[in-house]
Amino acid sequence: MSGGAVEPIDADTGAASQRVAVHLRRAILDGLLAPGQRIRQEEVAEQLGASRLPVREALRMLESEGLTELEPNKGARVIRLGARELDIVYQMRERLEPLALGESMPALTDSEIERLAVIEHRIEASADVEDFLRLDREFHLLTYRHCTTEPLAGTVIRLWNSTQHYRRVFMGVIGSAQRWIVHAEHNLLIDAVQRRDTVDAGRYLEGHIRRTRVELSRHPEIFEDQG
Amino acid sequence: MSGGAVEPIDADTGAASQRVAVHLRRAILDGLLAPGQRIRQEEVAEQLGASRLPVREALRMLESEGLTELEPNKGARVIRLGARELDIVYQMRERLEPLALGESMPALTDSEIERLAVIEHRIEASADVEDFLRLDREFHLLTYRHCTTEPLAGTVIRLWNSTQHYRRVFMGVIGSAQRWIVHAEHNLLIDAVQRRDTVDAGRYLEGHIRRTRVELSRHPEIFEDQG
DNA sequence: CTGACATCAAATGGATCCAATGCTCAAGAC
DNA sequence: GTCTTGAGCATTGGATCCATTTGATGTCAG
Repeated sequence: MSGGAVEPIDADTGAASQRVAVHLRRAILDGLLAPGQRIRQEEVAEQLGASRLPVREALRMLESEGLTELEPNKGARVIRLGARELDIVYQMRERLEPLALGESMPALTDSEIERLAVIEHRIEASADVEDFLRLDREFHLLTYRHCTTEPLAGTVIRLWNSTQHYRRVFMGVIGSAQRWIVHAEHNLLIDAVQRRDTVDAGRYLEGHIRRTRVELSRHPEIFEDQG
Repeated sequence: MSGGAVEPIDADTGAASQRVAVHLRRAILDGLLAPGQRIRQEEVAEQLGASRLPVREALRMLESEGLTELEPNKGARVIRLGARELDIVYQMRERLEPLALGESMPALTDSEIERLAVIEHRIEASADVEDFLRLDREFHLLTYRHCTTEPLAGTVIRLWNSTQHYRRVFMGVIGSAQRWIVHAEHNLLIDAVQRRDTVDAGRYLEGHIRRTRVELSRHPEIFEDQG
C-alpha cells in the first residue's frame, strides 16, 4: 500500500475518519490520555493533518465504543468512571462474559486454545504492567473470538474499553504480590475450555471477574486524581 | 402521533442534529422504517430542512443507541437482527435488567410505584398493539429510572431499542390470547417492587424476559420478510 | 472588597462545495 | 448466451468557511 510515513496505519478501508479513530483509540487504551481529559477537535485535526470533520466522526465512533463521552456544545472527554460505575461495569461483565464465552467456546479451534496457553505463559513470564494489560486483553478477547453476535460482542468490548485505565492503575497498585491468583484462574479457565465444559468455564470466568471487582472495591485510591 | 405538519418541533435543545436524531428515533421505534431499510442522508436532510452533515451526526448517535448500523461508503440501515441475535439480546436482557432494577428499586418513590400500577391498568384496558408497546416500554423503563449508571442504563436502552420492531411483530402474531400471562407477571413484579424485595423482583423480571424469549423462538416467521 | 453584568476569545455546530468510492447498466468478447 | 469490463451515475466522505454557543476576564456598582 501507500507508504505511510507518519502513521503505521493500514489503509484497508482507506477512510480518513478511521485513521483518526485508530489513533485516538490507541492513545486512550495505552493510557496516553487520562480519563476526563478533554479532547479538542482542532488540536487532533491539526496533529493528524486532517480536517475537524473526520475528528468529530471519530469521536462519535469512540463514544459508541465506550471510550469517550460527548456533551453538546461542550466538547469531548475521555470516558471517566466513578467507583460506583466501575463496580457496576464489573457486575455487567460477570453476567455477560460467561454468555459470550458460551457462544464462542464450541467454535474455538485447537490451535486457538493452544495459543491461549502460549499467551498465559507470556503473562507469567513478564512482570511489566503494560505487558500484562496487553496480554490479558488478548487472552480474554481470544476466548470470545467466535462470539460474532454483534450486540453481545460489542457490549463486551465497550466494557473492556471503558475500564482499561482503571485496570492499569489497579495493577500498578497491587504490584505482583497476588499475581499467582490470576495465573491460577487463567489456567483453570484454559483447562475448562480444553474440556469444552461451558458450565465450568463460565463459573471460573465469573469468579475471575468477581474477585477482581471485590479487590478493586478495596482500592478507592484508584480514583483519587480524578476531578 | 407523528401527524400534523412535517416537524413542528422548535429548537427545544437548540441543536439541529438533535432534531434529526429525535425524528429518526421516533420513526424507527414507531415502525415507520423497517429493519434493513436504507436511510439516505440527502433524503432525510431535504425532508427535515437541514444539511446532510447533522444527518450524519444523528445516524452516528442512533448507531450508538442500537437503532441503526453504518457501513463505510455504503450508508446507513435500520438495525436488523437475525433469530440467533434476537435470542442473545434477550439473554443479555435477562442478565442485565435485574441488575438495573436492583440499582433503581431502592430509590423508587411511592408515587412512581403508584404510577406503575396505573400503567399496568392501562395495558390491561387496551387491546391495541401500539398502545401495548408504548405502555410496556414506559412500564419497564420507569422501574429502571433511578439506575443512573450510564454504562448499564445505556446498554439496557440499546437492547430495548434494537428489539422494538420484533416485539411489535411478535405481539401482532400471538394476538391477545396469552396476554393474561404478561399481566400476571407485571402485577407480581409490581408487588415485589412495593415490598422492596430486590430478589423477588429480579426473579420475576428474569422470568418475564425469559418466557418471552422462549415464546419468540417458537415464531421464526417473525423474520420472514427480512432480506 | 465582593458580586453581577457585559464584552471578548475560543471552541463547537452547521452549510456549501468538491473529491472519492461503490453500484448499475450496457456493450463487447469468448 | 453468458461472463466480463468499462463508463456513467448516485451516494457517501472530506475540506473550508461562517454562525452560535460557552467560558473567562475585566469592570462597575453596591
